[in-house]
Amino acid sequence: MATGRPKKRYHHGGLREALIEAAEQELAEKGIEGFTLRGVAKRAGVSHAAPAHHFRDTGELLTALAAVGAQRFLSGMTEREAAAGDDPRGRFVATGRAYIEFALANPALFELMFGSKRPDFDEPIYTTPASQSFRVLVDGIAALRGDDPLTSREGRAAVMSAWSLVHGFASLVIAGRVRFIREDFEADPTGTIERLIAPVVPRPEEKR
Amino acid sequence: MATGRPKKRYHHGGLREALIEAAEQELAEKGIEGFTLRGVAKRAGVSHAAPAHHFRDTGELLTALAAVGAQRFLSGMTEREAAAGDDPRGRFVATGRAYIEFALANPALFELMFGSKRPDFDEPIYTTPASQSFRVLVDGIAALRGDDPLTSREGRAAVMSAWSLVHGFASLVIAGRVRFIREDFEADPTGTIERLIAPVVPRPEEKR
DNA sequence: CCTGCAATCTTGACGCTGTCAACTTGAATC
DNA sequence: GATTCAAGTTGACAGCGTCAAGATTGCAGG
Repeated sequence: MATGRPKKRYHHGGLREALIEAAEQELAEKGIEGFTLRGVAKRAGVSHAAPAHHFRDTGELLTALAAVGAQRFLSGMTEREAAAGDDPRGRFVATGRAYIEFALANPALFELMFGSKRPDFDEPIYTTPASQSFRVLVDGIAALRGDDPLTSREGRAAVMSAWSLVHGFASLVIAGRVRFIREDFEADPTGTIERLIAPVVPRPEEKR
Repeated sequence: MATGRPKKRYHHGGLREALIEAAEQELAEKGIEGFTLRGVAKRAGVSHAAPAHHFRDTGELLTALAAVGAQRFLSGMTEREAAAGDDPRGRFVATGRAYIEFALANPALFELMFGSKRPDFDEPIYTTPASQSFRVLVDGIAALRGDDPLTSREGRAAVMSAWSLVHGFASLVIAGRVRFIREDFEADPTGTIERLIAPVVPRPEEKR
């Protein structure tokens, strides 16, 4: 019989990535408030102090995890936007829908990215994809308005209204505070999102 | 000199209330992620195990604290609404503003009430004021629409749009993710809120 | 008054947590 | 082949929530 499977190597090989994966599982199962570094180490099959050789402390691991989430978040929005065609309104609605669907598909990760203070959100690995996501939002509004929204109070308020709407919806649904709309959403996700965000992106015939 | 100040009584007297007060301080200073039961006990000047005689565990103390927050939240909205006069739109905007101002004035408490899983949100002490707040929202929309919004998908979406908008705004500002709008807000809170929520409560002349 | 009891608070212990220090392993470089 | 150093291990520490047992006190019934 040849070499047994490489189960008990002393050196892991790709422990850093394995820890991030394990951390995502731990976060998804326990939530941010039940998240434990020792639990992550156990999932990765490694001793409790091993993570210290790859992450200074728990916050640094959570920063890396938040960055992974931000990257996935950005990808989801840009892919949906590209698939939506040329109509500015259709593209914008698609990104809003991607925002909500990411949040509902990755609730704990979403919480980590927007509701926790443990990661360091000033780290470039996080700020880079996060800023790009913000750019997607601003550009979408710009295409609808025909100007740079950040240069006027009205424009900034328009950006903020749209962002607040999808973000608030995602947060409230995740928090489990709005069962009445969750039913509508599961029965008809597209229509529900359309009705939800209609106030901030009026249909063409309703404009003016 | 008469009795020295009653500093070292063995029995506290009103420890339960004192613990809730201390818990609010602890929460405000450390945030939900740094909140510690032993820290609360220390603030109240009692031993680390004293709280157990008034709250089964930390979650029960946090439930009581969330209930206090929900009550204060409700009071702020109803007071503002009453002070706003008779115009349905003015009343509704006032409640929205009260929502946002409560969140910004009590960020950690707001996080506890909407972003944490540690309190038991099914406890009547919490659900009672929370349901009343929801009622304020629904009644406000009803006055604007002239029907019961909960009976139609469009109505429910309208409720959800308004709630999501103010909730998302508060969450994002608290999370520190939108410095650009915070400046606008501090320079002109009323106008900023007006512009923000304008999409969901159009001015009369813009209606129809 | 005073006696006993139950409520309230303290002390001490347990297992779990994150982090640090010291040691071991093994792979790559000279 | 010896050495070195990154990547693992074990063990320790203080702080955490919670439980059990003992100390103190207010109070009700004699």
